[in-house]
Amino acid sequence: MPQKKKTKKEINEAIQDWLDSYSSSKKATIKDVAQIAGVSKNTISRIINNSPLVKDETRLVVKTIIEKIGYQPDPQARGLAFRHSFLIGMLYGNPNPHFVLNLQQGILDGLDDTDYELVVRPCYRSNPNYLSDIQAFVERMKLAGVILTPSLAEDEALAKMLRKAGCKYIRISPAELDEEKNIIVTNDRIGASEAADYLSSLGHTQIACILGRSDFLSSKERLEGFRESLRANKIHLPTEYLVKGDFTFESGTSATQELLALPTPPTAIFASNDEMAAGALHAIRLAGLRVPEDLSVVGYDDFHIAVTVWPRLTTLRSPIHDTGKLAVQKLLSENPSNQSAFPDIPSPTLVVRESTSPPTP
Amino acid sequence: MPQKKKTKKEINEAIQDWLDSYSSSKKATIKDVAQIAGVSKNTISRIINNSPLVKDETRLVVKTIIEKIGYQPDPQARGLAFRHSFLIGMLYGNPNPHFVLNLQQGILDGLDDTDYELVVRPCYRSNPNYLSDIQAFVERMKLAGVILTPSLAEDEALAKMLRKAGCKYIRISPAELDEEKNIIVTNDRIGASEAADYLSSLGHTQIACILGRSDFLSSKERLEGFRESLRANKIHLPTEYLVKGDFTFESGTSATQELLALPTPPTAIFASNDEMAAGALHAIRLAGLRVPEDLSVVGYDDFHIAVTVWPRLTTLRSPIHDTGKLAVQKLLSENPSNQSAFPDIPSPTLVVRESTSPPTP
DNA sequence: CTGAAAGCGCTTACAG
DNA sequence: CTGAAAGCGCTTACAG
Repeated sequence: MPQKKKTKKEINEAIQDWLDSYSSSKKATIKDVAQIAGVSKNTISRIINNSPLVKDETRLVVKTIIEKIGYQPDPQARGLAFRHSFLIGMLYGNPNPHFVLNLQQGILDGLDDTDYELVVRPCYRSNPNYLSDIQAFVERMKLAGVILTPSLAEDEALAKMLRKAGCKYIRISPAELDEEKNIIVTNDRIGASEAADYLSSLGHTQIACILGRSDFLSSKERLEGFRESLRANKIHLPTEYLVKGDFTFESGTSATQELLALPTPPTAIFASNDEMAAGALHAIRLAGLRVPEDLSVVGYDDFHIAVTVWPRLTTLRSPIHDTGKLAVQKLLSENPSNQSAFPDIPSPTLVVRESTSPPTP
Repeated sequence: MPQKKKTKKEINEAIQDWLDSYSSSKKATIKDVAQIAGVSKNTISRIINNSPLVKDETRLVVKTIIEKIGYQPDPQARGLAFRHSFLIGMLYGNPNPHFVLNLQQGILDGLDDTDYELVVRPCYRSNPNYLSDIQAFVERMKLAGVILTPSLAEDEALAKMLRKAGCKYIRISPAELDEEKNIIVTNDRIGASEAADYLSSLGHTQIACILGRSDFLSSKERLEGFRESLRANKIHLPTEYLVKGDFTFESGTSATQELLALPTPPTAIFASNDEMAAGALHAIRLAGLRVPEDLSVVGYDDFHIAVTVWPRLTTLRSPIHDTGKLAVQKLLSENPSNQSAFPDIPSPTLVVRESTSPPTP
């Protein structure tokens, strides 16, 4: 189309013309930008996609035009041409709203200033069509990638299906169950061992642990970290001090009641999450005992509940938000295996509040 | 293309051929379906879009083919042709994860078996580019519609912008601030008046109210409902019994401390949400008083916190999940003004637990 | 009730 | 460094 290069003045006039005639009614397309700039659509496309094969001057002129007429490339059209969408998916099954929303926020923050948007989808492993539903979803939407939260992230069959479907994914998991480029490890084991280290540093030697749901790897990892710490601190762990829970408040209550009924009850309890720690507090109060005077309690997660119970919980805070953000960066990176570009997520940090103290002699 | 109608046998062979050659590698397109069926793409398109202009027999044959080869229409291609995407947006600013996730779940359930998916986006009114950011988002994504949660839903400027941009929207709000077709009203006023009715039915006559954030309409509506009930029950409401809060635990605590310092403290407190009610419990415990013996407390929302505090909260439960689901149905309906098709959302229900009792004489 | 052609707004070889 | 043409997978008038 362009017989000769347009002058700056001609371009400004073209912009003005466009603004006068269209603006309010119709959105600008790549064609509009091309015509105003006096170049082909190819060139505009190259600029949108940061191709180096464009003269700097041309790039500058075009960018100004784009800015002025408020052109936004159509993600659907780009997606159609690219054979994938500009959507990434968050697949979640985790029942805790704080976890899900924190992660979601981190993902959204990671998506800021990218061309991608987030579509969310709860998934239930118990659903008989679980795998094929997700596959249909991923293929229909031509997702650029998906982020898997615990405990979906721990499902090897899911990961395998995604690989076969050619869909990139990031698993967020407490254990290293995939290649570096496909996973972000959350260090639950380290967090739990810190919890136990802290209790032992306070002088406790009778420390019990309330386990989480057995179908969550985090339960296993937290227990492992707890065990490692006790071993390192030469603290004996009677099997009665390990009691089952399922991450709910109620299970924390009943588990604690079991512990209190023991011939030698513990002087400290590490609950695998805050929810159960709150339940523990409840059981202890019902038993007429005081926290932390009679019994110290440590939770895990530092979710909101940790500060709304009394006493407020000593607990471990995971960088969930940052995990989500990192997951996006890794997912959208061309070189996700590059270790140095993606540092490990920091370990959980201990937050000390009023639910712990040295044991009363 | 089709010289003469294909026989059933020919079609079955065509299906088999397709499955043999493609299946694993490439996804089926409308062209594949058309070729196998021996009809034009137009016909397939009509069937996808439920056009009545297709012979029943043709429709049946094509549907079987679609089923067998697992064809899924490409939402991006459809979107491009339709000039809108098959995405709806949830715009949220509400800081409570339980509310957001409940609503999100309701919306997702409403989206089941439709052609649409959900993309989520947190919005902060405090952001100076708040409006233009949303506008850019909505236009770029060519959203089929958006759902607005409190307190975004209360922003008239937002609604106006969306109307101008030609983007359908549903506001979820405690007050009727838009045309029937654009809003779902949550009846907070009724809920609050039930709370007060209940306290008065227990015999309380000294009832205080902790207000919520003044930039949320729900605060105003809940207060209004509270007032109406007291008036109806001929209970005097001293101005000191109305104290400010901001929906947080801490504000519930300090508001309650104000109330307890009064020459004549109330015998019952209605907090505008559970969070503040939990804070009230905390303040009361710190003051050495007991709930409900010395003071009854009622919350609002029935979020998880209501059952993790002690005593558990008497509170009001809103049908948030159903609200989200209804919002989708209204948004996607061709005739959203049809009152009868979209019944009002039921009023909140009172959930009685251990935080309330008759006043001790 | 059905089909051929053009178009939605992009990108991708290919050619220069 | 730049452009003309074809194509991504659909739908929409239009014609029959």
